[in-house]
Amino acid sequence: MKAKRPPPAAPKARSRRPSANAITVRDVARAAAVSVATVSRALNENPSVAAGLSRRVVAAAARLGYTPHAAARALASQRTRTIGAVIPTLESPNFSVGVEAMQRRLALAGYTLLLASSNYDGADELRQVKALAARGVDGLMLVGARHERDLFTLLDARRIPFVNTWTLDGGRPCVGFDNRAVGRMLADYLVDLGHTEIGMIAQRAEASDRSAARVAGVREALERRGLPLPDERVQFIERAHRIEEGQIALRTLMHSKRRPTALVCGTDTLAFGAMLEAERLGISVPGALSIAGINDVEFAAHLNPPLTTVRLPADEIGARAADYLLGCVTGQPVALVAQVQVSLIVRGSTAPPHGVGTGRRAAQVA
Amino acid sequence: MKAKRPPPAAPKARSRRPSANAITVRDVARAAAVSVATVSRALNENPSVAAGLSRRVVAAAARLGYTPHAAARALASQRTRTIGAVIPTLESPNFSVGVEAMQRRLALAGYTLLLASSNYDGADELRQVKALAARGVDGLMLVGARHERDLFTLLDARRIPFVNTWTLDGGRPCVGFDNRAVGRMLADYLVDLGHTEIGMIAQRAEASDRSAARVAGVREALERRGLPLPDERVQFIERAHRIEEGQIALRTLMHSKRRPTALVCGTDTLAFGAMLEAERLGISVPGALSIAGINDVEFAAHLNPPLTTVRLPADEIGARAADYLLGCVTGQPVALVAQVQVSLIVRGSTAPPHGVGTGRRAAQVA
DNA sequence: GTCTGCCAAGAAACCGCTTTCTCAACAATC
DNA sequence: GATTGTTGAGAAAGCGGTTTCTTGGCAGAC
Repeated sequence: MKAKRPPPAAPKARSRRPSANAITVRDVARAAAVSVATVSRALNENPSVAAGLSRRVVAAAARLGYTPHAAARALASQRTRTIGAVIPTLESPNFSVGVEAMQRRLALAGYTLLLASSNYDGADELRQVKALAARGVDGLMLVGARHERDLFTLLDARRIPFVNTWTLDGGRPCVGFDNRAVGRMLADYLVDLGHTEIGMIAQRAEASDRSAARVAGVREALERRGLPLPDERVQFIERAHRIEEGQIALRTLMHSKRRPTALVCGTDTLAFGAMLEAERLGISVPGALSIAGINDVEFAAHLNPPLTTVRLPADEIGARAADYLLGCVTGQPVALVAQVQVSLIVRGSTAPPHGVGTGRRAAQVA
Repeated sequence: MKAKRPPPAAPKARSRRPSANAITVRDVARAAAVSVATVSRALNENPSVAAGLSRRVVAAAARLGYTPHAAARALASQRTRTIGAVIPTLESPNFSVGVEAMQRRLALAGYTLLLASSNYDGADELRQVKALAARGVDGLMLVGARHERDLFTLLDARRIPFVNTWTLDGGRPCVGFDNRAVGRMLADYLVDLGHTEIGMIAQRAEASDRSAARVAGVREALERRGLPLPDERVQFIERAHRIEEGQIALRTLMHSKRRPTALVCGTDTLAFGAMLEAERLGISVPGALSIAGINDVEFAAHLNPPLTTVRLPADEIGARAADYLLGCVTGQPVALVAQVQVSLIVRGSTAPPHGVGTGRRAAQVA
């Protein structure tokens, strides 16, 4: 031991701060009688360390209960082993399930998830992304394809890989599905049943590009068949996907001059609200009004009548988003676009309009 | 361009790694014509910096678009400005809502949330906590009061403040409510209605100490009134709170010799399943069987009949857990125990047993 | 007028780990 | 046997901040 600070200095106790647990690479190095460089290499499985030595180091580390200091590691290696995610809200089962799956996958790979929510607000989203970028996340998951211009600038400048989810648009890395196609799928299905008067309850376009695409898809499919989707037939909700919003929207829709005979709802929750309100208004579903949702949440199959909907595999989206980002980070080749399968789940809440075809009752539960 | 590797040493290009964006304190210091120490102090609002100078530094930092490097900061200051949370699963709206509220609160304070889930497994939980501790979280939120012994050891050793949530037990910092009291509240309510044969559907005790406490609470209230809660009257589900689990449990319960006339379910989702199955079996609710849930999720009020339940303010729990931990971190005085209000929400799914009292119909929706 | 005290700002140590650079040891080649 | 090539391991230089220690400058006291 030599004097550390010649100027005036006495031997000095240790370090300036107590520093909770003090087992560092240096301790491990001493215990294994090697240099810190070797400890680092051994613990990171650098092949240039002889097998025997490596084992000795690992053993010493285990014996001391050594845990590498993440911040120090991040600083030295310029990698945080951390992935960020910014979602609109955890209150939608859609996203919470996706995040859950993502976190699981990340944990398996030794990565940690930093989570933030934007509340469907672009400026908020940008703010959260900035915060996560400052934290040095190695990758980032976003929802949707439309984001503030500055967001992309930032991510590009910092070379932070990211992936858009729940969408296939935007010409950027993404894992999801074609929201327009979901809209078309439902519209086509309803038109095929014989409906010509179709309405929608959806989230505003400003808040969700996915919702906008679904509306566009419905409109496209209808127009292709020579059917219009007049603006008054599309009810927009404010922000949250609540049952009550569905109720309000349905009321408005059914009070309009030209009532729809079929309704596409942006989420199952809204569809539930619509069904409740229809019942309250004495409108039979699917007799007088067919209602379809999107998401296939757990309760959808158990409503009365069971809800026709589109199944979106949120867990798969989360898991594959994790895979994509982990691939980027570890330099493995990854597909820029991952499409997940959506499927129309036909249940009892939809049927041909009045008198058309057989007046069939509630379909079987999936 | 200069030679890249001059063994002895030439002025050296810059740094060894490209390092994405390279604006550091040093750059700011140069721009403001002060030392890095001053920059650090100014940016951290250290009062020992003259106001004018401080303003100059802040301006320079803004002009350069400087963002402090979180890892470097963490390493130097031994604080990550990061809070961890380990919850059983994000798939329960209960927890996802709580986490959402927590994250919001943390973001406001400039903190970031590290999220992990344990899947109701103690060993998994410990693993996740270790990972978060290694990441240097400044504080940690846990769910429930029962955790692996090593978990507490670890947290104590590293001096990481933590808070148990959704509980009041354990003699440790917590924000939540008395789960036993919730059980008692429901049991008392049902007994007061005239029920004597009460059953339960709940999560296994190993998976959830909250559930165990609620069962204990029901048992306690019953025994106090001289009513037993025989083991066969308590149906345990496997892990997940799914509708289907509620259905299965109800079937078993109603096939037993002594059918209950009232049922307490661990969550509204289970209650929903129980109601569905009751309907399928031709058991009228609440006519032949009263059913109550816990949580008061959104759909509870809209079931048929509307579900009697106990409202648990998940968002408040999340927000107050954040407050507690932020308080710890910033050295503010904080209450070790924060109790949130739960309330019995009486709706139509419960009524006096057969013939007792008035056969009153569905109560008003809250 | 010189000495002492105080304060703001700077120099430099240090946080704990990764990684470059360097070198000693040993094997292979001539 | 001397020379060259490998290679495994160590010394040390950072990574980008924070914080201690130190000092220059200036006001008040003697």
